[in-house]
Amino acid sequence: MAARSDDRSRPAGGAQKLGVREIAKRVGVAPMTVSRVISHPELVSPETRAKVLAAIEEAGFVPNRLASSMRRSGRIIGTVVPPLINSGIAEQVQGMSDECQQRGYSMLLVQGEFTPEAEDRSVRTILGWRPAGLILQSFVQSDVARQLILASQLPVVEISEIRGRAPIDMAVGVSNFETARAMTLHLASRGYRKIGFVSTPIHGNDRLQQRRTGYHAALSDLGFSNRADLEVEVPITAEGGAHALILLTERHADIDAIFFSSDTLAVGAVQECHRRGWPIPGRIAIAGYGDADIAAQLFPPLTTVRVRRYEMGRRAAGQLLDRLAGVQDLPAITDVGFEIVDRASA
Amino acid sequence: MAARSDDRSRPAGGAQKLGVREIAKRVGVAPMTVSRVISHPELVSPETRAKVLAAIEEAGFVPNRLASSMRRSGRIIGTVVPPLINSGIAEQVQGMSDECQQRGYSMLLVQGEFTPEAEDRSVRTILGWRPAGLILQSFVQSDVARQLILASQLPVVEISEIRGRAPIDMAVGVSNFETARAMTLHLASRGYRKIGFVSTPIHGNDRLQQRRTGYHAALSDLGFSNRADLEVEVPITAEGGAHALILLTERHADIDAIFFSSDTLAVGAVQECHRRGWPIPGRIAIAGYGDADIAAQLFPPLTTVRVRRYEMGRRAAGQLLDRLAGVQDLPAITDVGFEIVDRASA
DNA sequence: TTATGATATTATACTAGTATTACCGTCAAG
DNA sequence: CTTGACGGTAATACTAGTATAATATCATAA
Repeated sequence: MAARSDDRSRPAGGAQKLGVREIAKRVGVAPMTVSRVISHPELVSPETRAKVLAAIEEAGFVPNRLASSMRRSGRIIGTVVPPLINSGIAEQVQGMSDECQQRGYSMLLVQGEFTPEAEDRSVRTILGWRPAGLILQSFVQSDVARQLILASQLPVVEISEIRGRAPIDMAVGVSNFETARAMTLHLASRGYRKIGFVSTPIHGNDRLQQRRTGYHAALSDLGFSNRADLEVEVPITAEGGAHALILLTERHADIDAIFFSSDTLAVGAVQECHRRGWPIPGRIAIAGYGDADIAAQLFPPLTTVRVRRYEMGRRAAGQLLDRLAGVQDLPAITDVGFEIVDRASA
Repeated sequence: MAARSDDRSRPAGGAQKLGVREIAKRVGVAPMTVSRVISHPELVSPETRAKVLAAIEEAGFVPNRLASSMRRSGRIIGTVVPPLINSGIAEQVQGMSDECQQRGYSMLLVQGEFTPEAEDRSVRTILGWRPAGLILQSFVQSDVARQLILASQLPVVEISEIRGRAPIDMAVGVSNFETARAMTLHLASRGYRKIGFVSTPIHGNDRLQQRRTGYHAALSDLGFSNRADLEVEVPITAEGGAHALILLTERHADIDAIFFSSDTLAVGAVQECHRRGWPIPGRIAIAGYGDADIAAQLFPPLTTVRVRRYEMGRRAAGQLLDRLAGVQDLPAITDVGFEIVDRASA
């Protein structure tokens, strides 16, 4: 720690602070030449380039991206992610990260909340770094934030519900409405007649709203009644899922299927069934959402909705970077599609 | 999309690009005054401040953090995370993110791999942004990368194994060695005599190395033999866990317990037992690592090692920011501790 | 031998916010 | 009535890399 006491002090006399100018001086060229070696090496003669690179290497010089980002557009993609890097969001981030990495961009991660003020703050923070583009992982509800984003003129990809809403710029995702509707219809096609719906807190989360709406739509299609007491909101934990199962089965002795808005919840519910010795789907059918790694391995294997989240993240970043690279005619809305994965639990 | 055709074009005649200078002009003060309103509002008279803030608000001006970071130290914390935002790393990131957010810092997330070259690249990328500090979530093995970090003089917190290694600067974490040793001893205390060890790929991952070493140490302590055929490496998936269970029980009909280096694996193994109708721990005892959300809810409840990952992330960021705030005498090594969570599965 | 072009390199100015220094007006003490 | 202090604001210069235009160098062609 003693060695760090001078962290904030200026380097002493001889040691010039490292920069293109210093490297240039050492090699005996102009700073601009060093800069070119860094960002446009093909414009520099091989001999000069070699000398400069050697000096850079020797000095351990890492170019300052802040400075370079001031003249040319910086190579950062800003992203706002919901709280709880949970429930598959992490996979999306992973996808984005991989794509960005590969194409020479960095990712600035700002965590958002589902409240307008927090959204506002997140967006401001991100814009402050003058990113080349934005990826938003949740619907922007705050008008101020929306306005700021529009005014920034930046390319934006939203990973969110793609149904019935004009994207700020581009959107990548699935129709949560359709996924939920499809799953509900699927359950009905299996003969289940009283289907519950369990989700994590819906307020402010447009994807969940759409899923619930899809569930409702399916019930209507089927001529089933929409009963609010067939729906429960719980925290996004296995315990939440177990709790919801208990609640719904106590309310309705004859409930025969439950559709959970997340595999995490469904897995929790399945464990509760095991505890009670209830056969699945004999006593009750369980369906999840997301096709998490565990879903296929679960006992019994979990019927769920597969949305390829990694792919979504990757596509989102890819499309953004394509736009930045000048690719024309990119689709405003990209539907990555989904699948009902029919397994033994329902 | 048409509205965006001018993304890269310069704003037309009248529209000056927004900056402190433009705001200053509109209000009729010097640019410096605007800057002060942004970063040191207390130094500006209330009337001037109000006028400037109004103008900023009205114009939708978001100060450029790149520019401000050039003179004063930028408020970014750089972090390198392992691939697979999986297995609890996400929780750590969440913790870091929360702490940074709260204290006015942004987080730059760079994904690293467990190879020296990739490490090198990640570290360079991060340092390029001239962060105020670094949080490393995996052991830095590349000498070059290490050298760069040291030369940068930045405060660094490593979230990693805290045993038997001098941290680059500070370290927060647990002794993976002790955790694994403790769990192995715990299993032995329950009467299990042939204890397998299953982990995700160990190569290049110091935490896993330490866990394995801890497992070995415990076996030696107990007078059990260290047999390589009691160990398996599998991918970090539930399927991997199931696969490992099959493999080990085929190799050793008399194996009576398996310690998995991750709850994900353990959960997969438990499902495989269900499929085979094997009672847990009657036929075989299962122990995990991490105390993931699902662990307590699993049927049967999973015996595991609790390491509070969110807390680790939070503490790591907190300590880094403390250092940046000038707090003296911060501990070089912070052990966040662990617990053996004794549940029914073993 | 000179003109032409291509290529390589340098000089200058620019990005946008801010530390620093200098300055001005106001008020209280001498 | 002057001096000093102080709160507030302005002017200047600085951060570090890079776009751009200008210049230098050399090879080839007329």
